[in-house]
Amino acid sequence: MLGAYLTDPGRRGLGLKDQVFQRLGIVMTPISQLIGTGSKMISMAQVPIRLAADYAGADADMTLRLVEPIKSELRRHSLMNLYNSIELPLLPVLLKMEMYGVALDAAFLAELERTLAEQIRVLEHEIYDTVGHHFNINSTKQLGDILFGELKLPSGRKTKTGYSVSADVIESLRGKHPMVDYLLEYRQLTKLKSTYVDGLLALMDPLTGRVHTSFNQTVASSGRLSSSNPNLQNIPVRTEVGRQIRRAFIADPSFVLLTADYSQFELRILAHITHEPRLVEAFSKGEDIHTITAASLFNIPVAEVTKGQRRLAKTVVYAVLYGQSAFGLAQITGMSNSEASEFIKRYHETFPNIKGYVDSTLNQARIQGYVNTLFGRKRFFPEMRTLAFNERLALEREAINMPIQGGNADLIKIAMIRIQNELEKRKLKTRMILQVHDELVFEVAVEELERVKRLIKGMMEGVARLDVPIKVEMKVGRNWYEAEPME
DNA sequence: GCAGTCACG
DNA sequence: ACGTACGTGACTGCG
Repeated sequence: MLGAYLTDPGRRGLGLKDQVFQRLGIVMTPISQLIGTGSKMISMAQVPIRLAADYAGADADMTLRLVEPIKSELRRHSLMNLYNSIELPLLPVLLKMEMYGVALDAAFLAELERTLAEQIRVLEHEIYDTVGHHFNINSTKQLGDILFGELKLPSGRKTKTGYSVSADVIESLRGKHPMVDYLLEYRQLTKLKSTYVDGLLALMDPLTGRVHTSFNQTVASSGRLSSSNPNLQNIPVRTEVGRQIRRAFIADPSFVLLTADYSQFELRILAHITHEPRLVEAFSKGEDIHTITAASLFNIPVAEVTKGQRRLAKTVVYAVLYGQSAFGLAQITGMSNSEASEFIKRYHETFPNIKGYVDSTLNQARIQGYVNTLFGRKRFFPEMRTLAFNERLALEREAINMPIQGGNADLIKIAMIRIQNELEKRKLKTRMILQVHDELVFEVAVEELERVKRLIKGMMEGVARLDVPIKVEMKVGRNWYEAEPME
């Protein structure tokens, strides 16, 4: 955990642990190799006690040897404060969240499993019928050959290995062949069944009926958490059928689920960092930021903004925030390239300070070799000048995004530490069980509900004093579907 | 073990 | 001239 903030985990070069190991000449043998099981996964309980003891001893020894070298690296990069005031205190908070876990409605999932299996079976047959023979629908190769070879449908993008058969390509074939609709539905339902229904049931503790995710603290380069086994940060929400999965996440008897969402957090952080007057003004007055943006982009009064225009404005805002090109914006919105670049231009005219932020962040990355968040979290960048054009652009987008996404991560982590402290200090039964980047989920004892809502809202909104107010929206329900906030 | 696909913020 | 939005994790097929 100690060293993850110095490198770029998962992306470039060795992690700090491996750098230190290399310097100290240490090579650790994986336990599977010690006992000769090869790549076959076995439980630790099956490892002979003598070997397990040696391995555990070596593990502890190596960890201890890493402490000083890594701390000195943290000091060298002025990261001890981040470590001491955020990451280290967060560790026990995450541990408790993992141990509490989330209760699942196993009967609901089992019933959903049966329904989906039947629907999938029907769709499979429809697909085989329209094509005229069986094939493996899950094989991108077979599917591509059938769609674009056999059926002669117009192919779109190519991938390294052949035709692209991703949803947006298939979507463009709607109406051209009867299998298209079946295929898209088949894709959606098999995804739900395998990843969410079967996946969650397989990871549920049969005795307690709960699942216990791992919150990974040292994976994301931006400082975000990630969640695995199962990933509880990507439970479906965008489509109604997917959203049903959330009904499976329930509260214990005499408890309810409470979700608390930071509203437009990244944009508020952007407003704070850039001091952009129009953004700051809109947030301070409590106005709907996407409606304001839409009015300006379309040059119409706020009262005349339609839902579609608002949605488009939201897309443009995030496009600019993440450095998307006019081409990319055109692709996902369906507008023309020139319309897209006109929108981006108007956005910069409306919020002129944003451009300054982009330029100064890029300069920072170039000159000092890293960019940072408000709380000093850093992301390092290699020498950009030597890179190929498109590689450099990719790094530039990462640099622009990091202070915002990372600032978001800093702030919610601080709120989590304070909330957990407060829950314990007040001996409340309520427990924090999930974090989904700008949302916290709590399992709240019914009798504590009003008190806990006040407490959590206050602590989340008061996590820092920014140039703009911080707003949290809450919702309560018996399950995560009922408690899922709007937007 | 990689590639493609798709679920989320 | 180039490829085209940031950050993740899980599942399936295939060499």
